[in-house]
Amino acid sequence: MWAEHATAQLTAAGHRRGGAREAVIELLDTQTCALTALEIEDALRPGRRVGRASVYRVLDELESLGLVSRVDVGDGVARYEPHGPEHHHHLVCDGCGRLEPFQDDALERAIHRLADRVSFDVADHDVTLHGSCERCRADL
Amino acid sequence: MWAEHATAQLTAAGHRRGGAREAVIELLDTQTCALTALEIEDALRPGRRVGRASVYRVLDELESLGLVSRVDVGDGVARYEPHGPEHHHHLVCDGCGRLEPFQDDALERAIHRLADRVSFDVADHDVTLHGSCERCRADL
DNA sequence: GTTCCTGCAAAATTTTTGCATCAGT
DNA sequence: ACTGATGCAAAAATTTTGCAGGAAC
Repeated sequence: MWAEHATAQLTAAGHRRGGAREAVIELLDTQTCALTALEIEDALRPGRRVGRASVYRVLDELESLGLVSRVDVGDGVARYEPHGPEHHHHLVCDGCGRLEPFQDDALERAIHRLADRVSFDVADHDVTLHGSCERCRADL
Repeated sequence: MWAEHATAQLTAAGHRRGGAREAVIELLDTQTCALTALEIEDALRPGRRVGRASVYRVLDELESLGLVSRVDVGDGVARYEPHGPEHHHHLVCDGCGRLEPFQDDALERAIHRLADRVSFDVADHDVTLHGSCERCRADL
């Protein structure tokens, strides 16, 4: 569903269809949370051989059209996920790096109210909660 | 004030005092918003010569003690700022990269309520609003 | 005096760019 | 055919690691 939308938007923006692009879009469409560029490259390796540079180029295009969100949870690697109406944020375990999505309407309302009050024209937002997941807390 | 606190915490954690560490702490203490490691290195160059590696090492130590926050606004470079009671988040201009801090109590309340409901033990959080600053909006 | 800290240089990692070739329109 | 898209390799940028000398305790 998102994949079709993304492909349509790319066509509308004057891009041709290409194998690498379709492969990346298709992969992202099956994911529920954010992937790094290297994870995408690895996941795509078994099937079609997709160059690393193409992964980055496709992600850039998608991001500049607002079709994917770049999420940076603080470990120095960029992650990407489909940007659609079902909007989520991230819990990050600082111990093991585990990433878990969450949603919260009250948080969204607070952010939208805030966005109207600032000088910037706010287009998007990210919220990251850092902490320890259940497993890491038990290990301590 | 934060500098003293940070130095005390480091001592309490068994670290010795050292020139590079003091220089980084002193610099961070004068800043109101986040700096990248390279900005810190450059800012320190005129006075004491501080090795790049030391900057990263000091920032790591400070971060693991919770004395600085690592902020990743989505441009691929890590930024660091003192972590104190006066807590702020960031507006990022996707056009020019400008970074501006903001505070919002309603947002903090929403996050704290949320933090109690999730499975992770939440220790910290980041909020980043992306958009266009006034200048970039005018340029379009 | 011992151990940690520091600076330099080299390595590792992630991301970007150049270029020849291939594919979509 | 024309032009954008792709893969490979090389470059760039950022961060980490190794090590010898120096500083703190």
